[in-house]
Amino acid sequence: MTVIFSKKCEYAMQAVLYLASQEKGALVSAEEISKVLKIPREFISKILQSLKDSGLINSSKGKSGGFSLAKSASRIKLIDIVAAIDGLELFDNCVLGFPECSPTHPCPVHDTWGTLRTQAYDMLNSETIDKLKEKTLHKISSL
Amino acid sequence: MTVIFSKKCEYAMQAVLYLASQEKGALVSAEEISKVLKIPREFISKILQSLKDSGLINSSKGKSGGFSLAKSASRIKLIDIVAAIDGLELFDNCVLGFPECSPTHPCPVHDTWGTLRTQAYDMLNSETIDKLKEKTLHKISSL
DNA sequence: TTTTAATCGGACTATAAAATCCGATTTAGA
DNA sequence: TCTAAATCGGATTTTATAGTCCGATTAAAA
Repeated sequence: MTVIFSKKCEYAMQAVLYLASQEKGALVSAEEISKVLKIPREFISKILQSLKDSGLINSSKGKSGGFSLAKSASRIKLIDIVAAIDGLELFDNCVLGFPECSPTHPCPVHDTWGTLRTQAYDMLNSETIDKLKEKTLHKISSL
Repeated sequence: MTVIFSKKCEYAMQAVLYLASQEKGALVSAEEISKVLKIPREFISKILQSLKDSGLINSSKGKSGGFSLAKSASRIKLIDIVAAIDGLELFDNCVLGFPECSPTHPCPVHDTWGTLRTQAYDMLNSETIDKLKEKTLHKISSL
């Protein structure tokens, strides 16, 4: 099997996109996110907690509590979520798994893969989640 | 953490590239591959066995036995190794982990990510390992 | 013919990721 | 003030990946 982002990270991106697609400032419970996105309740709960720890979202405790974005959706990028959950080693590590893959000791596909990796990074780094709101709502309605 | 290819697959690609960089038809032992590429002996041994099962390499048993490519290096592509070890789901699955991500039910980054994915696939599918021989030898000499 | 060095196969262990359990705490509202 | 519904925290379980152990078999060479 093969993975780009961990399940944790995938779910985190889904959840933050979902929060961004709600009324601004609305509080959404882990329970609701779990149901809508079909993510195990206790698992998404933990993920939301760690997103909160890294400052991307806020939480409020107690009855009618829940989660909301910590800042404007136009200031949150997908790469922020990846950085918070999986870290950015993906964009450093050699795709063939060679140690110390670098311009001075390049692996056989260093240059060609490097281009792709940069494009992927740029995509995640330019896409702010407010721009994805409509598409998110559309996708969610089909789940 | 984040992974593109499994360790098994990374090691498999390294090993096949190593075989391709040897004298044509030369038998290389698991022991040698383990030492040169710094891969745990028993682990690479298992990987070589499964590469053999999928027909990418040959083996010969007994003293002075070992492994060699099953066909010309100009007819082996990196994607063949990925397909044999990790499978190609990577190129189907949604990067955000949404179920049934497709043109009719696209995830919020379906199109933009799709382009990148296609490029990655094309790269692995066009790169035959004979073209990587020189670069492989160079990289290995630095390990 | 015996030794040696290799693949082969199957069971096993270790570690990390994914998912769950449950009790404590908080807070709005009945 | 009490209860219901939520976050929070920590321990636990499950599952997959990574890696190991070891004995059987094969075949070249001493």
